[in-house]
Amino acid sequence: MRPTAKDLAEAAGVSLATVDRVLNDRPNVSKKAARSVNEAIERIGFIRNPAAVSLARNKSYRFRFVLPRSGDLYLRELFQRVRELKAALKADLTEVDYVQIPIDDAHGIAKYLRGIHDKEIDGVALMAPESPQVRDAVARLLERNIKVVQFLSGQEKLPAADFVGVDNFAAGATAGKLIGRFTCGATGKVMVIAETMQSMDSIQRRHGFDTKINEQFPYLQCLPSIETHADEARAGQIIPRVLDNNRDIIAIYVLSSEARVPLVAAAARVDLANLVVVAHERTPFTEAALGDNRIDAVIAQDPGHAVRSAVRIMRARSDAREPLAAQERIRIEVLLKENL
Amino acid sequence: MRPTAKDLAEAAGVSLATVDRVLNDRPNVSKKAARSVNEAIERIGFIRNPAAVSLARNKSYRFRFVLPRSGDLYLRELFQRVRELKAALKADLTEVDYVQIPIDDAHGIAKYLRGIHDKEIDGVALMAPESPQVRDAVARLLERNIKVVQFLSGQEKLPAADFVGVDNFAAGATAGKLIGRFTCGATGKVMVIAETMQSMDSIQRRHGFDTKINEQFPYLQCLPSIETHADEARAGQIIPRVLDNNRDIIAIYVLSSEARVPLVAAAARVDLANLVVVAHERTPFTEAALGDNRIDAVIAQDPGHAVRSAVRIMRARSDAREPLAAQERIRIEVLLKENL
DNA sequence: CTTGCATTGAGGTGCGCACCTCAGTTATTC
DNA sequence: GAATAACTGAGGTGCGCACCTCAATGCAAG
Repeated sequence: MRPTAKDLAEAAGVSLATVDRVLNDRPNVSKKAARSVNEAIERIGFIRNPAAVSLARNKSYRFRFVLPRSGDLYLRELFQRVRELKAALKADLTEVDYVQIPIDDAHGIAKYLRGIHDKEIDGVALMAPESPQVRDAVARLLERNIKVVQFLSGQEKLPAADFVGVDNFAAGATAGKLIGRFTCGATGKVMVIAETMQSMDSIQRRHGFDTKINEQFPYLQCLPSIETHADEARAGQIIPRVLDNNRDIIAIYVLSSEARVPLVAAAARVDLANLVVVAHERTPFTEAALGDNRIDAVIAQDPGHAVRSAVRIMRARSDAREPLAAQERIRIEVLLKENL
Repeated sequence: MRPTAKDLAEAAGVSLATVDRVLNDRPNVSKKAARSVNEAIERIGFIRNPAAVSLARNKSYRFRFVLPRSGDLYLRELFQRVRELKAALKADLTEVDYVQIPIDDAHGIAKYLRGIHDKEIDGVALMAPESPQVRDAVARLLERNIKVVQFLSGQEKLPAADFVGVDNFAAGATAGKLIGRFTCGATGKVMVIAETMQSMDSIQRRHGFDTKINEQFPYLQCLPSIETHADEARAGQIIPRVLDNNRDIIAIYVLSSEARVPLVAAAARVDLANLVVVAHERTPFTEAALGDNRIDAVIAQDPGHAVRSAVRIMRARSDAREPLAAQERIRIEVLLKENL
């Protein structure tokens, strides 16, 4: 039979009360008592029954995803995954919800974060660009013992905040490798399209991409990043113009998570099936475009996995446990038509 | 406050005892009572507290992975992942272990399965080739209420047994696509190497591979599968011979999970860096070979994810819960040097 | 030696549910 | 209408732990 706290008390030669004090870091324990309890834990292999802990604490968890407000298809996937997880976690005393915040407004984000009380929320998964204000607001959250996970964004690691997401330099390099191999040694230009190059993610992807191309496919000429600023009209204007001015474009790399807008704009001028096209994130659009060969490969990070991982990490931190690192690494997926 | 069973009894206008009978499928409940309880569950949104259930039942789970005995590097990864999970699940009243069985001996496997008692084991994750004997033994396990998961193998779905693993037809097609694209339109032969073509997995991968090549890259000539039978000496003999007799081989597809033996044998005769090489499964060897360009791409299924998924499914089935399908789908990963 | 404080033990309560017993009630059957 | 079977409720116990109170000890400083 698995040893209980009572067995532990006996083995350590102390009372249940002292065992309880040691296990839960309560005050008024002599070093000697603490040592003998910890030694006994090792000796008899005591492990707290998490079900009993959960029941006795009768504590519930409330986690919030703070996400950008956007029409982005990938974000819609994320919202959907959060809603699914919310339903699935209802049983586990874990409340999950999300809010949408205008992403450009660092001040607004910081203000929102400041307004979060630890009476209300135990953890926040934050998807927002870095800025001094946000960084400061995060530090305040941590002070209030609200766990923070940097979610899919923000590579400049804050100390004491976990990160869930991929290495965007590697993701960009992967895209570069695929474009290099798929263009089969042809010379020509590569069009690179982003929503914005302000964010750390975009910068890192571009950097990884350029590094790979320069190193292994130097005969490919990568054009400066075109920024759509999530503006469909702007994209519809600028992208065909660039295509007109560069008739030797043989590949397109869309490095932001919204692939639909730029690729629809490009399709107005060229047949995407004749170009090598690599985009990011699995969405209804990229899936369909892989299906009919408009896109050759998609670099993706599974939103469902990301959301679950963030919650697992916040739970672990709330329980003062260490999350299981191997499980929480988000893979850089390469999606082809064949392995959807 | 979250409603408890007591609240539920009140809402349904019955006693706690009747609520208990309904919740746990005990006999002696009138249809009327059952209906009013179920209706009240919906109405007040009652959800059992899983921690309390677990504590009251005070039940532990014992799951066993039945794996082939082999020196295969991928299997070693699997063993390692099982051991890791074993340690991680100790806290959760869940015992996990594994045994190794000679894979060719269907009779021995069946005999082993027959010897498993439900007093001893709650669930089995079985990685074994199909055979009537095994199929029968699995049916007996299920009769004894031992949950069975077909693990990474055995695509002919048994009814009532879950499957954890990838679609091997799609995995083969993905390999075909990568070889087709990476060879860049060159004509030539493709060498296909397997440990054995007896297993359903190999057959399906080969089928998916051929289908893709024929459909999209018909100028590539795929040679018949070379079978190594896990025999290093045999591989060292036969593979160089085939390479000598087919000087126009431009690509190699290793479709079994052991890539080291065949590729080391091939490297004795050709420089793998000059060929397009696609293999399966991430192992120390394939990782290293991706790193120095001996392998161009690896098709993989994450062993850690697979092991965790199998255990989650067995737990869910033991609790008569439905597993969360979206979480349990194993992805066909495409690994390049860049996204390791 | 006394005061004060840190430490310890004994004991109780409750978390939400599963599982059990037993007496009592309501349908069914002949 | 009586015997039988099917149902129902009241109540208790225990799962392993967190959290609380209170009395009793130890130990140090003054």
